[in-house]
Amino acid sequence: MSTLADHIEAYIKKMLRGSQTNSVELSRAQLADDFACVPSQINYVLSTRFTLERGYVVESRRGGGGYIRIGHVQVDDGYAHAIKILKSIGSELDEKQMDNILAYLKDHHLLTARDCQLIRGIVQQEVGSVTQGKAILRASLIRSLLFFILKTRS
Amino acid sequence: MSTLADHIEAYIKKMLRGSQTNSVELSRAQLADDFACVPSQINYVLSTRFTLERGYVVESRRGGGGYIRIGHVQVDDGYAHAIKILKSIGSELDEKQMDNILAYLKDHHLLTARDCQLIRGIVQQEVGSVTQGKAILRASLIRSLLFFILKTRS
DNA sequence: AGGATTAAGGTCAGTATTAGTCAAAGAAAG
DNA sequence: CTTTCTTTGACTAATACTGACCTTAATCCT
Repeated sequence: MSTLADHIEAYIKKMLRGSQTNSVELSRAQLADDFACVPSQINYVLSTRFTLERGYVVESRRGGGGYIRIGHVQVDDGYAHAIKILKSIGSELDEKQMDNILAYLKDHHLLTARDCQLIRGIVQQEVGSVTQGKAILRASLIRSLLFFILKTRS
Repeated sequence: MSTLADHIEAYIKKMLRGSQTNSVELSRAQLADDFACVPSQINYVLSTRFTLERGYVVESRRGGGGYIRIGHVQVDDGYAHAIKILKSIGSELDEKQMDNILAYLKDHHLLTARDCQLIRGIVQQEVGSVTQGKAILRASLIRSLLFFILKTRS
């Protein structure tokens, strides 16, 4: 965690954890000022880290009294939802999609940081040893690994 | 006698030994500079010496604030033998071979009966959904699943 | 009421900063 | 002498950050 974007991400996640309602409202200009950066940096952080795919919902309004509201999607049964996500993986999966899934599961405490590390490493290694059908193999591996983990830990 | 790659390998391993967390983070450009070589030399060292097979997990990020993080996962002796078996899996694996491996690991109490059942089911499912390269996919899946299990339970 | 002003946030393209890939050249080993 | 391992560098890809310009909403002022 060393870039400005990482710090802003951590800050927002901390606020979210401290919130009863699983959502926080903030001022873009204020936050940018706190971190001594341009306001568009906040948009960068939001669009790269707080995406729907990772389980976040961002709303905003412009003009006087404008705001940015970030919500963390909480499902009743995180485990069941995770299985659903896995089932929705098609026959192919690119690296970005994989990372989003892992980030989602980590943020919802269904995987540890170490799990993610290992999974990424394993998949990277296996996918790297093949010249064709990388995305297909990745889909298969992620589906299998995550399914196994979720099944054995539930 | 010892090549540059060997020195870089030794240097990283020394850093790892000195780390509480069994992982180190470094800058590719910085390390290359320290050893007066091109940055891609670092990639060479990583890909030839810090492989998953040897118990290392390498993560990296490009761009501003980029890094390379190397983690070491130790395994105790009981598992080390299982890892050896995994290494012996070639690029292809038929059903019979798979069953033999699973049976062996179950007999030696490295996997539970449920693990085996689950793994078998998952592999069958994935392999069944593909028309070509079944044996290749099976090898990849078994290697990955077993590797993950062994690494996380040791 | 309605235009002018003020106060937000959004977009996008450009620049900077890393790391990855690949193939060819060179060195070492068998 | 052949094969395998090492080293290099040109090209590629990903990520972070900035600033100029745009859009939307509330409020003020006649």
